[in-house]
Amino acid sequence: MSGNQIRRSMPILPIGTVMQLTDLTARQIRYYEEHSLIHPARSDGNRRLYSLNDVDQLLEIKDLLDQGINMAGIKKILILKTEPAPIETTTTKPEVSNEEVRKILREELLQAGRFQRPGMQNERPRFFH
DNA sequence: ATTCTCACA
DNA sequence: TGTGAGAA
Repeated sequence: MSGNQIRRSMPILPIGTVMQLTDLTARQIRYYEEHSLIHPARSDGNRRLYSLNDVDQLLEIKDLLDQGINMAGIKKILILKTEPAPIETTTTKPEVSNEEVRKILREELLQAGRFQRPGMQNERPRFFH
């Protein structure tokens, strides 16, 4: 049950293939990398090589973006994906499932994200007066 | 043919 | 985020 995981994390896809698989432009794919949303491997003459996991990662990013979440939020969400089991605190109290924590955090991010979104690009954030 | 980085009438 | 230039 790990052979596939190994394969899924194997860096083999050139950016061109990833573009077709995700419907994202090379510009966007590289842009997300600049913001540490993905970490494709490099090879040959400095060419990016993506794994199937990276492709899934990008598809999720695209989704989150459509949902109105920004890079910062996506970054946090992605970290939750990477570190599924935060910390089994020493407290043996009736645990609040990680899923519960995630749900809450996800909602928070949705809120934060909705602020600077396309639609009212000209309006400046006038929090006061 | 592809992808990379960098810059922007 | 798009686009084009010059190199690899």
